[in-house]
Formats: sequence, structure tokens, C-alpha cells
Amino acid sequence: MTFKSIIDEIENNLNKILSDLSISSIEFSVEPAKPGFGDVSSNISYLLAKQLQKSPKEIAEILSEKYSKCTNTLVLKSEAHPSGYLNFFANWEKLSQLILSESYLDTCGDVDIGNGSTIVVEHTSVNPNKALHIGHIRNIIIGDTVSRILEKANYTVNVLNYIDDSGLQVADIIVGFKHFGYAEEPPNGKKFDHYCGDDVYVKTTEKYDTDPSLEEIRKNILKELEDGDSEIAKFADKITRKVLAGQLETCWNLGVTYDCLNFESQIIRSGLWSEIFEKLKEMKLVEFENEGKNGGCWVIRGEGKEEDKVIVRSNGTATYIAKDIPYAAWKLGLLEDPFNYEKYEKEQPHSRVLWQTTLKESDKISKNFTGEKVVTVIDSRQARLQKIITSLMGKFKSVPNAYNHLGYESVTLSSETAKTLGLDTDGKQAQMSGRKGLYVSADSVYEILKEKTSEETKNRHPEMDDSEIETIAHLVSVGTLRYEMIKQDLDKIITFDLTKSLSLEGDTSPYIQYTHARASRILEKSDRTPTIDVDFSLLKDKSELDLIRNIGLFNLQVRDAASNLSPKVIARYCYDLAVAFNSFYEKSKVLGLGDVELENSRLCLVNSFKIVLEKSLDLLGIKAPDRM
RNA sequence: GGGCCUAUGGCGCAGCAUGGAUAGCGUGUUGGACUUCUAAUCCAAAAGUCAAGGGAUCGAAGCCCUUUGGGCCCA
Repeated sequence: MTFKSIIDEIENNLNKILSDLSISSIEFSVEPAKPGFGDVSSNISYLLAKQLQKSPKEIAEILSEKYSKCTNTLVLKSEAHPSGYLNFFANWEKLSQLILSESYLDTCGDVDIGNGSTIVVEHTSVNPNKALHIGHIRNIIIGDTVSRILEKANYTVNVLNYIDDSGLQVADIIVGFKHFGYAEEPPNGKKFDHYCGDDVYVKTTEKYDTDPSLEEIRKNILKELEDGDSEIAKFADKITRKVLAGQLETCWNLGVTYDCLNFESQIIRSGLWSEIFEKLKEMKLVEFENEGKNGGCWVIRGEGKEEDKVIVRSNGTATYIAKDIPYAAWKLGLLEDPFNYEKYEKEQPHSRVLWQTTLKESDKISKNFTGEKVVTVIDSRQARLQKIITSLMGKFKSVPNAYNHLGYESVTLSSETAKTLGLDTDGKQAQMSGRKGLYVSADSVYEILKEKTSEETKNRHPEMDDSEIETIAHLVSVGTLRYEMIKQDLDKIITFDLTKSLSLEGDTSPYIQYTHARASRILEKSDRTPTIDVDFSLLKDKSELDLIRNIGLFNLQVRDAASNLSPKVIARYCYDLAVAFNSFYEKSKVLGLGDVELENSRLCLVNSFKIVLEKSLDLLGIKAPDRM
């Protein structure tokens, strides 16, 4: 058990006291205390003030008095603070032993929220016509981090990447290839996804402004894409898969992996739409509009003052929400699975098998990538559409909150960075746009970071060989990128600045990784293996206890992060843990003390810190090197 | 016209879900600490009417209402 043990003990005792006083049970808080107010505090006195007609201070004194008579194993004493809070002081010798022993177990930090049930996390889902930019990376890292956290919270997670291979954006590059003669092979070894995005896509769409006839050409291509057997569709399939391969390479490099790729073109051809459309009609969730501006259309009624949403136009074509509805229902396992599955042609890192949907009958492998619940990571510009889908799915599936839209604000470019890309924004931040070529690619940010970090590492360790420097620079760059994408709240806009985001000091991943290197170094230099069989009473300095306390909070943080789908909780936790360690590192020496007992106790603590930091960083997809 | 998000030291953020103690952190500024397990570190100082106004409450950065600035979506 962990820090939660002492919280539970206090909660139980307080409830006992309440029932002894024949006070009906109330919802009071028992939380880790703020610094300077003991170890655990409760607001219970405030909540009883009215009922008992006494001041919180008096109540706290009464409760504290009663508490001293309770059976305690982890609490040393309670104290009534003049403010009215009831504060508790831990028996650290026992609590340290509990927390540090727990940290040595494989199950450390595990919590059970999912109860082993399946959950789908869909993220990435970028049109396969361009390279990933820094805005996409926010989506990908949020999705990947959330799936790691959910797994830790005992969900069986299926990670999906939806490949929109039949939309307008794909049509645009096909126009480029077929009508402007762009070569199929990129010049001078450029990565294919970059080539399609930077050259074919941007330069083709530029021409729409001057040549209106292109619209017609694109329309025809779009139509041909729907028929899987057409030459255009086959060509598009070849191109988009090459782009996808490039995108996946970027993701894998950042430590992001998937379970299955779902192709939109196959969803369209699978007939899922007509199945769900019949169901919608049956359940009267869509209605045919006879008159008005939506006359001849099938619509979903808007709630309250909201507009009706057209899903089938009067000419019979489905709007793009019509692709999302069957897919959402499929993810929840509400439809019979029309797909077969085959392994993706390239092997994914970390030996996680990557599958992809196929309509080919020859591969009769059936798999199940659906979930009891679904989390769809899409930026909050799509909130309206996602709200409709959430509400529809609520009517299809009895499990409450089965479909979840995890929204987040977008990444914009700072005016300085926009300027370097040739756009003067008059001091304002700029929205990224793949179409206008206004973006910073993920690969380029990674490369710049890597260059800077290897430079830094080389300066620090002239003795290191190139491959070691390369490894460290890679881990630090990935960590930096991932941490920057996750550390703030989902509904805050990230203004990306090419220069400022390269900071490696303060509240950053390198700071956290550096503390790991410090801990590793101590363990490496010690001639003993750390064990849990030590004298815990020797760990009594404030910085030691604070570090132990932080270690003990791990599973509480995982619970918080998982139940709120809030990855930043873990980012903050890693940072707090690192701060606590650095403070310990400054104040308490471990090696060469001449006191074997004390040294053993501190070694145990350092090792415990290292284990828990690694586990919590792992939830962020960040690995920490042993030296840096 | 309708809807969503946001506002906290110069700058970037945490805290808000579940109201309660002294509003935390990074960065920047000023000063200090490497003969001592790695200074990508640590310590200290200055810097805040928590956008504005009102309301309910014994008590509000947090809850309710109104207004304003910024961003986005739909029409």
C-alpha cells in the first residue's frame, strides 16, 4: 500500500468518531497536507460547523481529542489548527516502510478503474497527404499518453488510427500527380510524406485560385475514389499508403504505437453506412425534411436552439458526418464487423503487432478492436460534430458515457515563427495550415532538438562515443517534445515558438530526466545493491520524507489522471517527484558517509525514486537515460 | 444571430471538478553556491486588487448572474 493507507486509516477513524457522536455520515475530505500543515489534513470541522453550532476550531479540538483514543498504526498524532483544519502527523517509520516496499513491486502505481474492460482510444487520424506537423503531434501525444494511463488503470486498450484516405485532401494531391506531372519519386531523397505535403499539396492547391476548372477535375477524382476498382482509386491507394508509412515512421520514432489502422475508403465500401442509416430511421433519430431550406434532406434535429444537421443531402449524397456515425458505432461494437484483418507490412517497434482492416476475402483473420467504451481524441474545433455523435451513441448503447470525445485546443505558431515561414501576422499568433504550407513539421522539430541536445551532451561528456550521444540525444529530444505537448491543460492553446520551445531547463523533460541520471549515478557508484531490508527510522530529514511522500502518491495520481482522462496530471507528478529528489540530493549525501546503515537506507530511497520515476515517465512515453 | 473555450506576478502556466489555512511553479531580473554522489542542478530576493462588476455564503481565484478582452465552431 501507499500514501493512501494513511488516508484510509484516518477516514475510517473519523467515520467511527462521527458514528459514536451519532452524527450522520458526511462527505469530508482527507488529503495530503500543504507544506507546513502536517502530513494529512481534513476539512471535516468546517462541514460540521453549522450542524453542531460550534466554530470549526472548537470542533477540530473535540475531534482531535477523540482521535487520540482511536487505534492508530500510521498516525502519530492529530492537531487542531486554529483555522479549523484537522491535521495529522504520520508515523514515518512505518509509512516509509509501506511506501518504499510497495515501490519495489511490479504492480506499483496500478489502480483498478477499468476492471479489465475494453476501451478504444482513437488518435492521430491525419489525412494521408502530408507529413505530420507540430499540431498533429499534440493529438498523437495526448492519445498515446491517455492510452498508457488507461492501461495502467486496468483497461484493455485498443489503439486505433483512422486513415481518411478518400477525402478532399487526398483528391488534391492526386490532382497534382495526375495533372501537374509531379514525379512519383521525391527529388533528392526527401521523405515521401514531406514531399507530398510541401510540394504536391501546397503547390497544387495554390493553383485552385487561378484556375477554376480544377474544381471540376477534383470533383471527378473524388467520385472515382469511391469506386475501389478504378485506376484513380488504386493509384490513390498506393500514394496514401506511402504517405502513411512516412507518418507512422514519425510516430514510431516518438514511441507511439497502434493496434489497428482503419481505412475510411473501406468503411465507405463496407456498406456500414446503409446499415446504420436504416437503424437511424427505425429509431426515428433522423427525419426527412419536406420543406424549408433543408427540403429533401435527411436531418438530425438540433437540440434546443441548435441548427438541424443535414446528414443526407437532397441529391442523395451523404455529408461527411455520415462516415463518422457508422465508424463510431463500429468502435463501440454495435455493428457486425464487415472487416477482415491483416498485419501491416512493416513491423512496429516494441514488438506490438500492428493490424489493418481489409475487405479482401482471402485473409479470413477476424479480430476484435472494438471497446465497451471509446475515447476519440480530436481537437475541439470538432466539438459540435462530436457532440452529435456522442448523443447518438448514447441512444444506441446502454452503457453510460460509452462514447467520449477528448477535445483539446489547437497549436498555433508564434508571430516570430510564422515570420520565419514567410507570414507577417502583425504580432499575432497564426493558425497552422497544411494547405497554405504554414506549419512546422514534427520531424524538423525533432531534428533541431536532437542537434541541440547532442551538442549539449558532447560538451558535458567529451569521452562518450557517438552512439551513446546519439541515444541520449534521441531520448531527450523525444522527451522534450512529448512533455511540451502534455504538460498544460488540454483546453489551453499552445503557441509554438521554434526558439523558445527548445528550452531544456526548468519545467521540462530534460530536468526530469537529469534527476534520473543523478539517481542512476549514485546507484552505479555504490558497491552495494539496494535492498528494502533497511532501517527506515534513519530517513527523517524533511527532504527525505518529502521525497517518500511524493513516491507514495503515485497511484493516487494515476487514478486522478485515468478517471479524468487528464495526461497533464502525470506530467506534473513527474516534475514534482523530480523537484523532491533534487532537494534531497542537495541536502543529503548518500555515498561515502561512513555510516553503513544510513547509506543503506538512503540507497533504498534512491532506488525507489528511480523505479517510480521510470514508471511514471513511462506513462508519458518518456525514457530516461542513465547518464546525460 | 447561436454555441464552445479562455483571462491568475513582465512572459508562460498550476490550483477551479469537491469553496476553507500563507495563491504555487517555470522563465525573466538581482544576488549567492561547483577541491564534495553530474551546476540540464540548488538557495535567496524583488515582482499578484486571481479581467471588471454584482450575488448567494460565516468564508470565493474557485459557485451563480452581467459585462469586457482573446481564440475557435456553426449560420
